[in-house]
Amino acid sequence: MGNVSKPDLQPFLDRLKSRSVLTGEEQQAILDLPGRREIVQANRDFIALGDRVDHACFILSGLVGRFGENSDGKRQITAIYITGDVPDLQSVVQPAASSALQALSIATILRVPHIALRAAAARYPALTEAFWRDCTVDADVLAQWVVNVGRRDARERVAHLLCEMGTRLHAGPAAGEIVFPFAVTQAQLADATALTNVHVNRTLQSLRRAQLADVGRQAVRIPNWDALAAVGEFDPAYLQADVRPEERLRIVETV
Amino acid sequence: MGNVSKPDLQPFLDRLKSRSVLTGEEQQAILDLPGRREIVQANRDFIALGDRVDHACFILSGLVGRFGENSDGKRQITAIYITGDVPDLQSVVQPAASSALQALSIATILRVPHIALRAAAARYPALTEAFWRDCTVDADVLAQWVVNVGRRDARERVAHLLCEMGTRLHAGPAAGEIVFPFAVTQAQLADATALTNVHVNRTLQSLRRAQLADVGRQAVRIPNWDALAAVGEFDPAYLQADVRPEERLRIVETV
DNA sequence: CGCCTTCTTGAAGGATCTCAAGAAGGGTGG
DNA sequence: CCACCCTTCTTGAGATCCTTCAAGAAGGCG
Repeated sequence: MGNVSKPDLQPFLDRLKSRSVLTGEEQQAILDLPGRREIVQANRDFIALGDRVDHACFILSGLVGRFGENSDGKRQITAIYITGDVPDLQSVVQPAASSALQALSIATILRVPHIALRAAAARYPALTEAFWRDCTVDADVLAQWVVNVGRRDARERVAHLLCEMGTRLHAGPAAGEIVFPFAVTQAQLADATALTNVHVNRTLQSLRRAQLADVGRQAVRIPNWDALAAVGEFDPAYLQADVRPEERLRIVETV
Repeated sequence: MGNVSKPDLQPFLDRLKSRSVLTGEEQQAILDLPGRREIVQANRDFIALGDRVDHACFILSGLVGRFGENSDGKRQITAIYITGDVPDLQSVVQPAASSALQALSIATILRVPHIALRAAAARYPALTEAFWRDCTVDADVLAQWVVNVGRRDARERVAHLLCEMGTRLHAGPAAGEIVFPFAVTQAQLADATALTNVHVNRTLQSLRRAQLADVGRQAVRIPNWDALAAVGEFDPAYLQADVRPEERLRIVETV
């Protein structure tokens, strides 16, 4: 424990600050969180379904998927997490893992003990609030995924997912030509969109031919953002990615 | 404001207490929350997408759906809420409504000002914690819905939904023959399972013929719970409906 | 260079949708 | 209490999107 260099937690702090107002002291409390760093190979679970955990996993690099599964063994990715995300922040108040977490590509995580998170949250109520707020964004994304998987066809689904990841990785709304790193296999895209890998392959070809998106092995190129967003019916509002400074919230001490 | 009789908030308090430990004072703070009661007719929105709200809606009776929509106008229900639920509790920390809320059957709601909720949460950190914890259960349910809609066929999907609602309305795991009130139309079931009303109809007939579930206009009868749960691959763990007393959490002052 | 993963392509099958129309049910006013 | 209307349920037939199965090509890594 404790073998952390401070910059590790900066992306997470930035994420918090994009939606919540935090004092210098509170920010420092985040940066001072202890943790154990760990490298996870692609396709390896680092949290199993039902685990009773005593720490939360901060993603320092790489991509992580939250997995559900039906009894046929068909896997479903219910969320994709990137650098700065904490896929199981909710475990602070609910330690029984409700889904498995798996690295989609090689990833670095930081396991931060609940006890440290709780101490920080107890000392600074604004942190509790900020943690809770971040969890609600996660829930909003999940609700969007239900719509995506439930009410859109293959082309729209893939387009929507690409737009979501593009926006999140790009940190803010986009326009024109966009290129962003996104190292997932077509099989993983299939798990995320509830399609088969075969159909994802055909869908990606169709998007490529239509000059809408070129999904490579390591990165995605989107020649015309607006066109792809139109196909995917993508409206970035639910991501709360770019809350204007004057709209960032702080409830504690404003009552 | 304030025209509330206390018993209104008891179901919500019971829900909180099933997962969190609260002192007498904290419980009283919940029961003392002010609010404006309102009756909502079936199929009426009472929160619109994007609304900036200054209150949260407590469900006193009836069924409420959280709706998403694609641009074809195809609606998708992303969550169903029952008595004692607060579909937009997260609005306390994130006031921009991320989904529309609509009554599925005639419902009574209580609009409780954020300012009162924030005051209670600021005074009693254990309440913040309990609110946050309740929101995480919502997120777990959403993740299950992604799996349901994405990786199960029509029969399994409907079976899973019926089991979920049966468990929640019945307050705890079930066995043997179960009957519970559940006043939804087949079109609403279709919106929740991402099927068409026509196919829901055929699926319900098939479940009825197989003696698995009899879905009526006002209630559902499940002759053999275990059989239906097997079809729907239903595992109630994610609902956190029956956390054993010794596992209920209280973080504040335990650090 | 060789192996293993990932991508690609084809053909056939199936679950679900769409469209259309009629039957049943529940509520309301005369 | 009946007649009427509107919603909901039911049924049929054809269309379609996506899956399944299978096999070969391409790509990355030791």
